[in-house]
Amino acid sequence: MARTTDAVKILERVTGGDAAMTAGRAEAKVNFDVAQLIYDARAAAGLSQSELAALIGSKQPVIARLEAADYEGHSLTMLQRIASALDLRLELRFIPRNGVRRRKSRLA
Amino acid sequence: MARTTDAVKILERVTGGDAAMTAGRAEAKVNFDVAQLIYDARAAAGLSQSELAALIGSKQPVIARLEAADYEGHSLTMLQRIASALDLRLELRFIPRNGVRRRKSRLA
DNA sequence: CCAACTTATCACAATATTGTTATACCGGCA
DNA sequence: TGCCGGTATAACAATATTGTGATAAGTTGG
Repeated sequence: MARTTDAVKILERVTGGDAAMTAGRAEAKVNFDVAQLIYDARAAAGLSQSELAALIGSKQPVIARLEAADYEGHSLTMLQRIASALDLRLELRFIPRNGVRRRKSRLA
Repeated sequence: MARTTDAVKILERVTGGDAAMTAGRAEAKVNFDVAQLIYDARAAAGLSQSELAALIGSKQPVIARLEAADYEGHSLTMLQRIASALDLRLELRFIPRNGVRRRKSRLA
């Protein structure tokens, strides 16, 4: 058998055994969030899609695509271009998933 | 003259007139941060580049590229793949830049 | 020294994202 | 109605990112 590149085994070792199923869903949600993130930033700046496009050296249809909730092609470079144009800073973080309770959670 | 797609004028209107210069630098720093973000996450999970690559269905050289501080090709899809594999959640935010003080900042 | 493991780098094919133009749809307004 | 601004969609070219295999260098342990 493969020595260290057996994905299933590694997954179990790292996550406890059920991370594989969460993969697909998370991506869909992030795409949706990103679309809204862009829309909100543009709206807050009071810009039209054409204006924002001009700011980042692009065209209006590109912004329309980015703001479509089902668009899956988001890239970091595009997000950075938008952030820079709007004088914002793009912040990225990996945060623990729910379900990995640390210590006791005092529910009641 | 162009009606609404004059980038310079829009920039001045949105940012106050000096955002164009901050664009390039911010991107370089974000790339560096992302490289470290990936490295930290992988190290925290106790995985080798080969193991992480296997988890996301890729190969070791790809991870090496992503962790190189001067790599500029980071994509959201890749970050999401890594986050999912490590059972983490990718969080994205646009935050105001320093220098855009709102109201009075009570310094002293 | 040798073997195994990890990481780094190169080159090129394969795929994904962006660029660009054209056009359609909608709502507001004269 | 007709015009205008704003947004959405389509199609294809151009560019960027990933996939893949080969290989080198550094490290650790025998």
